[in-house]
Amino acid sequence: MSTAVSPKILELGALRRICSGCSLRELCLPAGLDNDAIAALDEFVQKRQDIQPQEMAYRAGDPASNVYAVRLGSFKSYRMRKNGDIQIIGVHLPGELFGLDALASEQRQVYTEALEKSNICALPVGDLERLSHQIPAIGRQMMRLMARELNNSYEEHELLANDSALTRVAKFIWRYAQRRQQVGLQYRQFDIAISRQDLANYLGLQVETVSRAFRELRDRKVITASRSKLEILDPDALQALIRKE
Amino acid sequence: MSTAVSPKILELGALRRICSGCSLRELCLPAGLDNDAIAALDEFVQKRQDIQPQEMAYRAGDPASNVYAVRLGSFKSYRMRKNGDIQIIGVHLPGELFGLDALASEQRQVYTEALEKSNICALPVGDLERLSHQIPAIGRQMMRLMARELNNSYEEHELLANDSALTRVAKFIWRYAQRRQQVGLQYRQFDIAISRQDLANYLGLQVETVSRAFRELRDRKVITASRSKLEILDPDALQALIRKE
DNA sequence: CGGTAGCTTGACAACTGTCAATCTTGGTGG
DNA sequence: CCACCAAGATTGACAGTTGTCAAGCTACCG
Repeated sequence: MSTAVSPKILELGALRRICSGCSLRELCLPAGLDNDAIAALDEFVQKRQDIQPQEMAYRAGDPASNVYAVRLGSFKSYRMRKNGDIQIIGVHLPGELFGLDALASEQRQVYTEALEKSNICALPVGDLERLSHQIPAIGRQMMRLMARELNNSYEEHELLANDSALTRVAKFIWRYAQRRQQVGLQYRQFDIAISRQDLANYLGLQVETVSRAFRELRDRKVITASRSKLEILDPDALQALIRKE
Repeated sequence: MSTAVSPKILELGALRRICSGCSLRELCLPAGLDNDAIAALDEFVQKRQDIQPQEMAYRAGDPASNVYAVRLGSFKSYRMRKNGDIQIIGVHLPGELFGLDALASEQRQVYTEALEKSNICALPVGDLERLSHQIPAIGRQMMRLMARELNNSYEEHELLANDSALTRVAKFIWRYAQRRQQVGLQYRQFDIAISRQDLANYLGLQVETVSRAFRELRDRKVITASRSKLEILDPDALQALIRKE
């Protein structure tokens, strides 16, 4: 029940060059590391894995043995309450790490599930800790990434504590687009694999309220949106919404 | 504008024994470290500092040179928006670290301010990184503490996304008491230095709503509360509130 | 091409926010 | 030491945004 990701065979020559040859190397864990450090990292990064929609990277209670990097696709992380309700606490896009909480405890505290067909790299925690010791730059980079996570959580706190439903949705879309832009993906027009229900849950709203926010944005000609297709028609208007309301 | 904490002279013999002799050593950064590691840590920990109510440990924009441990008192951390509004994102109690986001960037992203007369230890980030390299246990402990912070932020997300005003206040009180209990402080009856206004801000509510929640808890004989004095009369009722509503 | 899960819309209710007034409390000065 | 002042906290009345419930629509999967 624990492991769920099905490994995929890569051509032999690539095994040694996972990070070095990755298009996300400037944005992922290797960012800012020199070639030697990346070479060392390459030795430990598990091979890439395909993962299907609704497949779990891990579940709460699993041994927390890896940190993961998203290469392709997207994921949601959530906690589960005793009554079975879930609370989505994060969405992970290409170039981002997830499962960093693994460094706190032996067991996973959250669930992380693929929202669409995706591809990830697994980084064994034990190796990371050993590597951090051998190559300080890697340890520092890990710290940096965790601290970035913390800062993200502060922004989420602000959003949940202050913003109206419309602003929450606008911010989500805006930030989603920004995050895509950072890794060189289309950011004016793209798919959001997350469902309205999940988005509502994440933003602390009801589905109906999210739906109305989307309609409002559509009516104002800020975006077009059907199911998972999204296009930003008026980025300035979107930004204005975020700053004012 | 940057440095704000006024140092206080300690007797000479204590300089070498900051962590070793600290009553919080089992709960703070040294937790789980062996004596050698703690001795190494002692070398680097800046001497304790008193800090007055409303005094800032640091401001956004300051160089992020230290991580801090609370020995006594309490602190609030907050972000500031362009319009001058603040968003409180955390409250720090004895035995807890703050300023961990320092490990992400050269500049502080948030403000941290004493809520009452307090006392802290400053841990220079550069030293911590060097130490982490020399003594892997310290690096691991740092990771562990940051990951714990992340898990805390997930709980806050859940609270802000789901819980009613009454539940938010009940949870805050309950967790506050738990945190005090962990470091051996009175937890049935104590002071909360944070103002209603700040508490409301932190919990994503208005002052009036927080005030009403307190009255409700008082009416139900769950707590007694005046200004900053708080007593938990019925812990079971408090827990029940948290689990159900 | 049909079934179904997910999304949208409408009407209404409820919780929390807003505005305004009053009360407490802690600090200051006479 | 007491009285006053000001900031913070409480309370009440009302409004508004979001939640709830119910129905209908849409689009994707088989």
